[in-house]
Amino acid sequence: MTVLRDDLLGQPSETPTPQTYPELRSALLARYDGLPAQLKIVAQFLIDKPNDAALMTIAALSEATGVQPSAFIRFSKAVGFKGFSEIQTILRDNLSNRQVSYAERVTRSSQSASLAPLERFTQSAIDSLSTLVESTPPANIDAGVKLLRNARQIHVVGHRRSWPVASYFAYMMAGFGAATHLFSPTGPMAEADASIVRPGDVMVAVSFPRYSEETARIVEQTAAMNVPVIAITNSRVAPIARQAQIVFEADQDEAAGFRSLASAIVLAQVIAVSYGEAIAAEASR
Amino acid sequence: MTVLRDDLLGQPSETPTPQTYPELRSALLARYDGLPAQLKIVAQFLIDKPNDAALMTIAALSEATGVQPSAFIRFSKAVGFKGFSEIQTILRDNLSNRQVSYAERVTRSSQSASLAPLERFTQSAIDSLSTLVESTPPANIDAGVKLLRNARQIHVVGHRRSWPVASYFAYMMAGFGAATHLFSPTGPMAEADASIVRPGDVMVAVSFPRYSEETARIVEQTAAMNVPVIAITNSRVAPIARQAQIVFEADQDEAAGFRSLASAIVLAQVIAVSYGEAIAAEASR
DNA sequence: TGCAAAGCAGAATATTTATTTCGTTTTGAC
DNA sequence: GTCAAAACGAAATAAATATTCTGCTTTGCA
Repeated sequence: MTVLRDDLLGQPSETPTPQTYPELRSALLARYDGLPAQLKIVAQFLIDKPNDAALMTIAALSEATGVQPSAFIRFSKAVGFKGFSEIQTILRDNLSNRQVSYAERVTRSSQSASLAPLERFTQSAIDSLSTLVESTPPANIDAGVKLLRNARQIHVVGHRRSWPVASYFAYMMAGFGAATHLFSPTGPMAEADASIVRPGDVMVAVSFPRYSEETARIVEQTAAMNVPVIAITNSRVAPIARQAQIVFEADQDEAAGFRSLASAIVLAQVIAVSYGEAIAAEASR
Repeated sequence: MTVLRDDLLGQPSETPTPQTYPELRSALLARYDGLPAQLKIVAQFLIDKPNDAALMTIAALSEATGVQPSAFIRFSKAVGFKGFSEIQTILRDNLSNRQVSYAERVTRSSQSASLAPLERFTQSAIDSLSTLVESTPPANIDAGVKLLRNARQIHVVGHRRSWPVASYFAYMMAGFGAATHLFSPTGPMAEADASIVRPGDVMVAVSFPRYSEETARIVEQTAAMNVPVIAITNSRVAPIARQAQIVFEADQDEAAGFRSLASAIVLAQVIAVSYGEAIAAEASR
């Protein structure tokens, strides 16, 4: 009986199997010289084009590299994995630049209810802040600032969970000398208030699930007057986003049923400070 | 024989089937309102998290959204595709030439002279959140929760920049059924209000530089009545920290003269949710 | 040059994943 | 309320993709 050669390649006592892309990359670089010819080609492709490899099937990779599919499996086992799919999981996690894949997080977060709230919410907030940077085009901020600078008056509305964001934004804008009006947080007065909006004004609306109907109504009324609306919300298809000229997304990674306002607060700050810097630059000219 | 209903949804005469992600996105936004409930959920996920959807299988998407796999196929045909795979191809093409990652963006723009406010404040917020985890002992949270649970009534005060934090905390506590009273944000009424504080109550005070004198005065008055004070502030030696039983530090990494409220907001959330979990655990016992 | 060990290609198989089918439930018009 | 059309969920099926298996080829050493 011959020894099962291939199985020997992944000695369990070796370096621990990489779990993240940086680990994988250095593991490949370290072992590259000792690999046989075909596997060198595989390693090189994974090092050079990890993002392409993340999205391709083994068949496609085989065609792109001229290496047979089975070689990819041999390669994976040689580096300590059970199969090529495990490598691809790492590549994909890296591509979506998250610590772990989305699917894993969904299942994991349901298990780790025991993790302390402090860690849970902090991590969740950090994740959503990272997303904020990626999903906010600078042009959007510029366009928002331009609208705000040309406004006769700036109205700000936000209820319930969105109230802290709205009031913070209004506070900062007022601090920069902008003519700012903040809608009262609650009560039947809100609707009547909308009558003070005039053409030439700008409306800044903050709304997160569960979306306040009052906010939606005020936005609808102002949009009907051709008053431009800047929306700070969690989704392009949120109620207020439809009527908005400019939509800022602050998606809120949900942790244990509670979403963090951190990204929304930071977003409000960024918009306000950008406004402040713009008028300061103008003043010094 | 009944008509094959589903097949009718993708009329060939309609708008041409999208080929690129921007086209797909606007097509989805345009058709969103007319879609049935489950398909709306699918559309929203594709609009909000296209990069996640690009890497997930239909089964994973199904779990993440709570929508059955077959609905994804129905959706794809309704929008004019042959199957979901075609949509995913578009998403993947888009992902492979997407903008640079967050980390690259920060490092790159920190080299250039003018670091955009978005990157500045986000990085600053992330830093202070990391600090928050390290500097907040779990025992502190437990002690705070215990005080809150024994309170006859919970008063919350915070002015100016601290107002969003105070109002958010009060909002969440009220949501958990706590008897909560939030001091009005401004005006000469504030001082008079302090008279409604009674022994057996708890005061939660939020104060950051420049420290509001009104907040300090209210805290002083309530502390004199032997009403315990929980302080959310930036330093152990902040004015309100001296009289507080429990001090939570949310140190605010300063970026260009503007401090982020992110860590304070998350801290408020953590305290409130810990309270909520505590009373939920008690109720189920 | 001979021989064993390792590497390899291609086909067969197993597994995962997408799609279809069909009975049930919901929705909306009358 | 009643009925028909549409939407939905669950399971069955089809398609794709990954992995294993086999025999052949190359490599390296004596």
